[in-house]
Amino acid sequence: MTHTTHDLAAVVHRSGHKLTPQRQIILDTLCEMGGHVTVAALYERVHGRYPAIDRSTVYRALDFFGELGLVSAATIGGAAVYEIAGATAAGDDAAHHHLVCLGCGHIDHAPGEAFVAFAAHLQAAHGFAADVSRLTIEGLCRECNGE
Amino acid sequence: MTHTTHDLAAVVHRSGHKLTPQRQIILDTLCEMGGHVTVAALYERVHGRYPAIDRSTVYRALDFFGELGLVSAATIGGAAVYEIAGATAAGDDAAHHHLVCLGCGHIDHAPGEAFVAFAAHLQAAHGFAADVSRLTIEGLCRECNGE
DNA sequence: CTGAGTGCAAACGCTTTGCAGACAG
DNA sequence: CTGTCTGCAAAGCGTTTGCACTCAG
Repeated sequence: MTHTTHDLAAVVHRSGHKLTPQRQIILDTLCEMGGHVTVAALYERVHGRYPAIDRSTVYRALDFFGELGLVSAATIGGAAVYEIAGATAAGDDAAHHHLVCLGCGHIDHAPGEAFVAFAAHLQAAHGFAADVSRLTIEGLCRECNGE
Repeated sequence: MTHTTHDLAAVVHRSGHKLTPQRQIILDTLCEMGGHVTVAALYERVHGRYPAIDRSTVYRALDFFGELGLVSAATIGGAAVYEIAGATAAGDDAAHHHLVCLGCGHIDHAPGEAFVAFAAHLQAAHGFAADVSRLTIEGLCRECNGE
């Protein structure tokens, strides 16, 4: 599990903020939906179960968790997408490359390797220190490319 | 020069559309501002000289030129950015990689090379056919990284 | 002439904000 | 208790759209 209700309270409190049921619900839902969720989708789900929770609360919560480093945001194709930070299998928040399929729309993560070499090349050729950790690449996934 | 008034008329007419002064002005302005212009910036400039030209006209013109392949759009950091297609020195519309500096905000182009190898790697490792031609990479440029 | 293109103004979707009340600590 | 957080409603932002009029062809 990415978070237990336990650590969560600790982390939130340590930051001098409060842990409200809304925040728990929002984080839990995001967690259970699996990475790469639209605000719209997340809100729909949250609001479906707890109609009292407002859209603005979702935005504020995502923002809040973002600052705590529990949730990371990405802009893909003009749409804001959120995911639990460290959803990349390994616990380290190192690699975070998004492979966005233009065909089916699915988003995958890719491990570092090639990216590092790639970044090194850019560094050498352009003196450009690429922030490879938040790279989004569009293309076609194996399935969509195959047929 | 990327376009002469002459070809422009030809290209536009060939597509079965009309070449209006507004469109010329908008394209010229975009051209003269150099790549990577915000709609806001472009409109401001255009409207500064020709107050009668409306925002919606700018949007429509950009869209129109986009379909003609004369202008290309990119979404960088949530902001829509436009540029004259083929602004990459060479006339071919091949390489179109954006190196966005998180420090100074400037956007550079980078030639293909490394990207191709990189794409091949992704293909092999993930079966993911990366559309490397529209890749945007964030990082720090030589200047911002240096100091 | 005629339809593509324009300006205007209004609608749009997504996100943010101001405020009074609610509740975690 | 106190200050953070919530819900509500309204505003904001960049973009799109419907309309009657205009003008390039």
